[in-house]
Amino acid sequence: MTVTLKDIAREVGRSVTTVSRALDDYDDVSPETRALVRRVAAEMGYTPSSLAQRLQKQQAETIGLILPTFGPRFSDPFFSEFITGVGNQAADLGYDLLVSTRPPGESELQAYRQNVQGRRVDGFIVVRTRREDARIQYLRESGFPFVAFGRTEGENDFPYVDEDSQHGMQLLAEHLLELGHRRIGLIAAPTDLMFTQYRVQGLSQGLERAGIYLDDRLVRVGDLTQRGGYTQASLLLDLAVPPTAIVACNDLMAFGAMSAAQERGLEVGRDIAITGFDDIPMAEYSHPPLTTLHQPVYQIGEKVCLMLIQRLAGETLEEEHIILRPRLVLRQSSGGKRAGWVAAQPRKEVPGDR
Amino acid sequence: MTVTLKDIAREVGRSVTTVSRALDDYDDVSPETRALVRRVAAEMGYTPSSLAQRLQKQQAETIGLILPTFGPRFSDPFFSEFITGVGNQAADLGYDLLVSTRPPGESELQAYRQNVQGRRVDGFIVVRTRREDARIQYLRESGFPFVAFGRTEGENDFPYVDEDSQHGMQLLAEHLLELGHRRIGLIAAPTDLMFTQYRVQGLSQGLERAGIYLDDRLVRVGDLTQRGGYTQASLLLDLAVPPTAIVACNDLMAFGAMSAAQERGLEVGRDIAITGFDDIPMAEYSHPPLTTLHQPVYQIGEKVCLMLIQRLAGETLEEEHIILRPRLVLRQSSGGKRAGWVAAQPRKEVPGDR
DNA sequence: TTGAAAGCGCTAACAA
DNA sequence: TTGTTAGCGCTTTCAA
Repeated sequence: MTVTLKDIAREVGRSVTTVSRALDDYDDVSPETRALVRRVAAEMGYTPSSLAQRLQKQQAETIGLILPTFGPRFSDPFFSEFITGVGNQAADLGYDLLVSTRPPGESELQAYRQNVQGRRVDGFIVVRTRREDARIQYLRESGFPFVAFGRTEGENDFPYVDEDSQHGMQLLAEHLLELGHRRIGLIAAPTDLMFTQYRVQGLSQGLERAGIYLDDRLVRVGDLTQRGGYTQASLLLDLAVPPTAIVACNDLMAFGAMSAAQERGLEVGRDIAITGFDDIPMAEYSHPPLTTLHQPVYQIGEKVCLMLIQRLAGETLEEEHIILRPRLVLRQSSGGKRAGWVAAQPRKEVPGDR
Repeated sequence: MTVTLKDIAREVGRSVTTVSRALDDYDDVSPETRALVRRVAAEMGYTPSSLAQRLQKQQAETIGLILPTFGPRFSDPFFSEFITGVGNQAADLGYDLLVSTRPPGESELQAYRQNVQGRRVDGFIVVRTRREDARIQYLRESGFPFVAFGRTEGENDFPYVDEDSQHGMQLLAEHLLELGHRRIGLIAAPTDLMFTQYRVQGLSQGLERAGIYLDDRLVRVGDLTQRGGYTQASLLLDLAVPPTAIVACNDLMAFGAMSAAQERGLEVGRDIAITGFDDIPMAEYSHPPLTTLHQPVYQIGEKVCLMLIQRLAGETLEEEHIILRPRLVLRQSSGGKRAGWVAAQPRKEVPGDR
């Protein structure tokens, strides 16, 4: 059925070894043999068995990506974009991409172990890092190569790319303060996520510079979905004295928050400011368009993948730790552009990417 | 470094074969040996090399999924959910999932060929089928196992799961007609996609029952992104006599269309009806919430994957062809629920799934 | 310039 | 009950 080196060898009357070397362009093969072998190989439609090659090389030529999910309706646009970046880079460099999704916890860790021990992948990309990250701990202990998108609370003596959430949130704080907001609500993300720390800190530091302190009663934790944002925002809005601005830790929750506000008859961007984080493509087209912090997800995916493959190849990285500054994208949901409300163009190009 | 059968064999003073069989629970191994082997294996932290097992079995135990994308900002929530369904099912059945993203065209086809010929995957899941689908043609010709999500224009003599878009659109047509709409715009999807045919046909048939004919000038083609929806809707809305309803072929384009309408000062659901297709989680939380057709994407992913693996195992499928009826989900964007507008709960549970 | 032999880690047919 | 042998498809010494 499938053509192997042996088949070609038989056909051209040479040994398997010679055929192998001819195809690999070794210089100790006579030009005639080489030509003959190549022609016959092409005719027979030969393609090497990657399985065999990999067994021999002791390399899976595959990188693993296990996405942490909650529930089956996992549909974070953030990650489709990330996967695309990782996958394209991997493909360019001749690597395969193995993708799984697991809820955080034991089954997730088990998936890591299986892939490591079964040598299915050569390295991992770890996303959505946690303060104490069992995945990272495991990978470090086992000395298995990985690159993270995000940091942890421990020693970050591994290669990573992260965004400077703290800085981003400070920009946002300034923006909201400038607009006159003093009573600011926050929909945080699960507290075990590392970026939650940075984002909450960033916001509170930004506010404190102006002598404003984050009010505990105005801080809620959402699960990063629209529904979560909706639920938590509803609680904030139903307070006796609700906040005049709600900062959500990601765009999806911000959308949920907008929905909750609108349901209560509020005009987002006028009666209340709502902001997100990530700048997923949707953010430009929500109603009103969402003020948020932009991250070049696709590029981060590419970069993280490149770093990993460089590590695998034994190259030293120019930069082990990369921290990107998110860019504040002002749109109508924060009211910062009230003047141009209706006329403003939500479809404006986002520069910097690509 | 890594423990192999040989290491265990040396340790317990038995042959590699015996160790292998002991671990695989063959019944021709003495209880003592079995116990010993298992204990030592556990102690040494043995995990079989999947590479070696696969080479021996001549099976990659991996299924391939190549997502067609346009441009780097590929972030269709539809597909994250689909991947999750496929991936979880695959994992449950002991298969790996190989994911790539390619723009439709030659490089895409090449990716298929590489994976087939290099025997990297045992089968493929093909999504977003086209009227004339080179991928499917190739896979059929090479006799390579695959299951499609969608049909094609040719002979559909392969296993597939598809939704009955035609039926869905007819439901939608009835709904819009009932609301009094007569001048209905359509933002279709790229015409080479198979589902576009069904959706356009379904809509026009549904309308024709009431003697209404789709006006060519009100039909535009979008690229399935928000931006595309925005652009095409803008053109429709700027006509001398714009439509009173716009039907988009997927949710993302519907969001873009809403954005265009709102920018023109229209209140979606009152001044104009806008509808989508897919019912991605966002649809519930857009402003206004989107009337759309629900597809159980996660379940479809699971099902398609299960069918493929059953095929690979040589089992016969109970059903080779599965066609699901999408469910019309009425929300405010079509104006069908005007009465309850502000009070309506966008967070209502979507039954049927899970 | 070519080929024989060994080995990557595993499974399976067969013999003992 | 156990071990020997062979082989999956490939690469890489090493000898001819």
